[in-house]
Amino acid sequence: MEKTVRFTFPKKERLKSKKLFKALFTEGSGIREHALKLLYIKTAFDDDVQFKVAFVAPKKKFNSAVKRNRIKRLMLEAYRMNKPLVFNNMEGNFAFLFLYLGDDMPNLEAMDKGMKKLLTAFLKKERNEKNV
RNA sequence: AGAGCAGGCCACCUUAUCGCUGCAACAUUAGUUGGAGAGGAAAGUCCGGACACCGUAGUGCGGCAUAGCGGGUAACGCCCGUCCACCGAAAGGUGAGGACAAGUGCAACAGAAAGCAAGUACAGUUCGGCUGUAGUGAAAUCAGGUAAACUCUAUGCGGUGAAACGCCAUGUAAACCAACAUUAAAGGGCGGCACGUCCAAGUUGGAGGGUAGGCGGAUUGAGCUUUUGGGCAACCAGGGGCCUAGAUAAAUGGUAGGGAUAUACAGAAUCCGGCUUAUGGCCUGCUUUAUUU
Repeated sequence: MEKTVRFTFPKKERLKSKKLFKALFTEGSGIREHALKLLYIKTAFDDDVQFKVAFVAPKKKFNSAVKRNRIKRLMLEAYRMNKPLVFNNMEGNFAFLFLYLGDDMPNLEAMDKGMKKLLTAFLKKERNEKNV
């Protein structure tokens, strides 16, 4: 029976390990969709979680902490609303890192659109690699 | 009403719903319910402390900071009161406001000359640039001004900084620690220098440092609020009441409706007291100008 995915984001699903962050930046695969970029890597977790996610807004572009917080929260919200897209269609464990590379402050609508495109692109890419 | 001065307050609210981080209760695996959840500057990291560790940090020199007087405070470079100086018509504001009767240095314009070299005019004269006057100037061989000039005086200051520090699990070596043994020099460490002081190899025992992880440190505190008394005030003393974020790649957000519309600067990271800077709005008091009565 397929377990129902709710629009939640508990602490467990947050990426915390410094090692994984390092690995993501050095050897993670990347997909860019306009202002959003996804870095991901296949891995395994000790606790029973399928994905671990982190959100990053670069300090170089947004030096105000309030703005960085805002961007991260918007990304989280967009990811949370689109979770079923990956949870219901994907096998395996992944670590995700979402980067915001735009120059302007985004709004939720744009973020949601970008997130949908990005996740769809990710699914496509992974399936192709599996089939090859 | 205009212009200005001083001080205080607030920081969109609310309902529903989807989420996030602690806490409490119930379940004691999953979870459910309840309640709490950024600031006046959380910022800059500029001062002062608490706390922690560092070879107990001693002495001298050096260095840095402060500077009327009195008070407040855990402490301060902060605050309050007051004198003086300056600015302003006033309300009010500003303040590197100790000392030039120790030494050294500096000084625009004017002037012969503002300290080592020169000497104007007139008069006196013991013929010595010796005396007086004039003239320039704030000041003239007699001192004065200047210490956001060196300097002197008084007072204070050990260093590092929560990535500190303590503990747990993992755990490899000659590097860590303790005890014993033991010593001469070189060398090295300890805040800049000097004095001073500490350190090596061996044996035995314990297990350190580094790396990644977890827990503590960590939120009850020089706390908030109310009241009485003291004080011009800063503030102090007593009584009552309250518990008010605690994350760790780092919680406090999204959507919809309503309040007519719009929502400044900005995000806790060990904790306090200040200062400075950024910034939307409201209120109070005072000064002054003009008009009306």
